[in-house]
Amino acid sequence: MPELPEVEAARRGIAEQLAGRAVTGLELYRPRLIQAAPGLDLDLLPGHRLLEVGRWGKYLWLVFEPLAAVVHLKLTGQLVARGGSIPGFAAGHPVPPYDAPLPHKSTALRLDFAPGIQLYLTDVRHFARVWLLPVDEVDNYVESFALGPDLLSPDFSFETFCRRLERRQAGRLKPTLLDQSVVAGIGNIYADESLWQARLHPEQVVGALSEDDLARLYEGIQQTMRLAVPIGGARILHGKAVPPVGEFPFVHGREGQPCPRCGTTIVKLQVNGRGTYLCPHCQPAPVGSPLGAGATQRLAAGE
DNA sequence: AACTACTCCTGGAGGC
DNA sequence: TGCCTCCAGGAGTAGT
Repeated sequence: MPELPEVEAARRGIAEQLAGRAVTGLELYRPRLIQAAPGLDLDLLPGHRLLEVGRWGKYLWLVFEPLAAVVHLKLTGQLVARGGSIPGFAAGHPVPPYDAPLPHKSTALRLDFAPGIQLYLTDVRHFARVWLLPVDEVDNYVESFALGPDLLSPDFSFETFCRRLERRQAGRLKPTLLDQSVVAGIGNIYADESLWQARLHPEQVVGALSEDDLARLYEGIQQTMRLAVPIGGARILHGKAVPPVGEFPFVHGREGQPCPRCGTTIVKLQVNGRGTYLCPHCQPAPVGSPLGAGATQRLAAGE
């Protein structure tokens, strides 16, 4: 599902291939996609250029001359551009396949750009949203989500990260990483990957982390982003990586497979209702945890 | 403050 | 083949 690396892939594709081009037409297949401020409408776009594209965490915004569109792909949103003389790009959820004929039955919006280019927003579960706003209200609108620092921003320093975690001493690690007001951009896949990199258990209590744990966690997040962003993110469908499968992701969606680091069988459990994958050897249950030693394995075995 | 449950949705998987 | 149920989850909200 689209998390920071997937949304960043979309931002780069739009910035490199669509910015500066004029909108020539559009088709809105699913009106509920759009939430417009009073007086604004998609039909204002044709004839105007895309001036700028921005991103903070999983939010993406496109600034046109008459208005701005803030996009959230949620679980299954996908952005694909093709046509004209551009190389094209595809980012987000891997269903329908990136090379499928478009529009797909779940395509919600098509924007046409000169010359002969189409940008499709497709979303099989209909959770994605596009907000239409006056251009000068975008900053305030994005700030209203109270997002933590973006993982790719210089603002995401080790010091800032520790300060953000200080407010969440009693929380468990994975729900804390998924909270976008702590840091912006981590979702279920990259939380699992970052914790595996850091060798930390997802149910570890934040306040119990040592300085060394915190340093490994920060580095684990950075390392996960360094791996995922250049390839446009992991393609996960129904908890399984969509081929072609490389090394990445290392644990998410790999229940029953050997840990790439130590060979121990990767297990799946539920943390705050989220499917969570980990290596029980690299990421032992926290000492003094009410779960106790071996609880992860017992849970995974359904005992 | 932290967690759970529910809502929004569809389609794939598995059971029978 | 064809029903049926379960499950996946980002984020907002309400309740505990």
